[in-house]
Amino acid sequence: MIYENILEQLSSQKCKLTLQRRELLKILIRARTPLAAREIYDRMLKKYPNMSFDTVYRNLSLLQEMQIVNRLEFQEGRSRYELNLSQDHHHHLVCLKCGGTWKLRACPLEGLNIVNTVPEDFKITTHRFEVFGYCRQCRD
Amino acid sequence: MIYENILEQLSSQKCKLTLQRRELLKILIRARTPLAAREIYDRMLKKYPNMSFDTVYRNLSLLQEMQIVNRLEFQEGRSRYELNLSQDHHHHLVCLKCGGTWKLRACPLEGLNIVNTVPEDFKITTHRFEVFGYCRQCRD
DNA sequence: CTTCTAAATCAGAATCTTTCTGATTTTATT
DNA sequence: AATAAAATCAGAAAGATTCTGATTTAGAAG
Repeated sequence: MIYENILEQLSSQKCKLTLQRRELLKILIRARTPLAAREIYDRMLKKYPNMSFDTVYRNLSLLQEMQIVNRLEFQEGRSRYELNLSQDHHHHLVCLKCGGTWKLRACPLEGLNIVNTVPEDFKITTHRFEVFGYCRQCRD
Repeated sequence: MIYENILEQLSSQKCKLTLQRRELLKILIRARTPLAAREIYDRMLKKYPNMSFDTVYRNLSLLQEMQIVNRLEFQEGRSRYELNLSQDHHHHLVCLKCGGTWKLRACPLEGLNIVNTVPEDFKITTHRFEVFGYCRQCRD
């Protein structure tokens, strides 16, 4: 369902439904946590052993522009990617030891307090919020 | 004053007050916006033309561990650094076109709303919050 | 002031992520 | 089945950051 909707959205924008693109989407849909480009590439290699790494990056950029994918940065020196499902706006709780992530539904922009401190002449487009620390397993 | 306090703090931790380290601190104190490692290096070269880039990174890591410096990521593919002055906790407003930044004094963790949504068994150590968009000059 | 040692620096290579280039292949339409 | 635009592949390139091994230096001790 999600998968078909996204394919539909891609088609309507004249994007070709290549095998690699389909596989990337399936991987993102299956993923339980945000994945690094490298992790996505490794999984795709199993099905398409001759794949170019570039294909992963090109498609992730495309999907990000189409707002189908979110690019996240958790101070790990590389980005991670997750599906951007409407009606599921969230932020992340990130464990600094194991790298585990959990969704945080509360959003700083929802209360008006913060938005009120932004100058009126600044046009907000996006925002990021992450909480770092140690999960139950990793804290001492 | 700020400068002397930091030198004092470094000394007390048995860190040597090398010329390069002093210069780096002066640059950060003078800076009006967070600087990329490359920008810091370029400024240091004027005074120490034989400097190694590595020295910049090594010292920034050290200062970050000592909580004298904040490392920021504004989705530009590289980090930026700023002094971490106590009593000046803030986040950033970042212009996606010109790269300009402004301080945002409101903090998502101040209201209890968000903290309440974090599981009790997660030990929070740090957090990040950035608002992206277009500044007065850059919006159409 | 001189000696000494750990810490810091330099120079350059290495690593890693991400982007680019040019040739080839594929999707989807005609 | 032919076609053109889009996408892919393979490998190089760019850029940030980290590492290595030899050399230098800050600060302490004599």
